[in-house]
Amino acid sequence: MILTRAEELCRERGVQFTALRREVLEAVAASEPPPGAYDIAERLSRPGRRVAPVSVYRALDFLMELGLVHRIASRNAFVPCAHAHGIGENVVFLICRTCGGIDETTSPEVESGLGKTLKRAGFTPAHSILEVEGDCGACRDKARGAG
Amino acid sequence: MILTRAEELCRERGVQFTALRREVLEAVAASEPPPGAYDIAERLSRPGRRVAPVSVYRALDFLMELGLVHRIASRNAFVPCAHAHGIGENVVFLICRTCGGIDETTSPEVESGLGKTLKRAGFTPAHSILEVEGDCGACRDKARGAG
DNA sequence: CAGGGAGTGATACACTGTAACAAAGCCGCC
DNA sequence: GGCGGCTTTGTTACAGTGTATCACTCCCTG
Repeated sequence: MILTRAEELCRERGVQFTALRREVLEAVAASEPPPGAYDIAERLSRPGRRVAPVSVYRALDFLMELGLVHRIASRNAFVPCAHAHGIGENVVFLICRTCGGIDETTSPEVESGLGKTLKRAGFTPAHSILEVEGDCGACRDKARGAG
Repeated sequence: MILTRAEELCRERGVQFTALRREVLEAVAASEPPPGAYDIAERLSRPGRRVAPVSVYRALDFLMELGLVHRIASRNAFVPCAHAHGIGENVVFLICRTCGGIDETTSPEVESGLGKTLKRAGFTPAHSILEVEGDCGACRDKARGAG
């Protein structure tokens, strides 16, 4: 469970896992398809309690710093990190253009291939994003059934 | 020269390479670091002639359709396509966090590695973006000289 | 209790991108 | 040449995304 992981991480580092941060993380984990910051703000707001987008952004920055949440650059959306991998590790995002779902995977092949390419180019990487848009297996099967 | 390529491409396809589209392409090619849409609009505007951002976006969409310009998702910036490659072909963008320059390269290794990974995940790709942030050779050398 | 740092609230604003409709230019055709 | 239809551009307005700034609260420490 990602909440447990979050608690542990914060304890290790001596930083606070506040109520707001928890709620934002829960919202990211519970929303389908992956929400934008404003979606999260709306979800957490109720009559009598308004959560401003700026607060959500701060919580998201915090959670991204810890590697608990990723930002999808091509969608301006946020996804919970599906793995317990280290920060900065390379992941591949699979974005289904039909259902809007975003899956996360890793790829040693890509990692090593990219390493070679960067070396060849004389480029020292700090971090990278790899986002693939297409059709997930489930949606493809559905389409085949219908067509 | 990218302008020549643009003219040929447009002639082949029977679409218009208008003055505005040419100017936008020139602005993208001439701006360093890669400009945003609003930068381009400002650059093309003069007293007596205002180019609205929406016009720039339309021209950029056109140019991207032809594969003459790429969009850098992590920067909201646009770069001229450095290669004469086909549309949809995978490229790697190398974004220098020091000078802001963006280089473009291709990587057969990444391509084949990614193919395997997607197959394993049961995902059918339509297109993908791969952007690496780090330090380019030139900036690294400069830093070494200074440090 | 005083002082300080982290976190949050609130407002305002900058930046990015799109919708909708009007005006202008281009092209084929009669 | 003039008409009709299409593409392109202009214009305005607006939706969506993200940041700066300052005030306030809370909690911890001394």
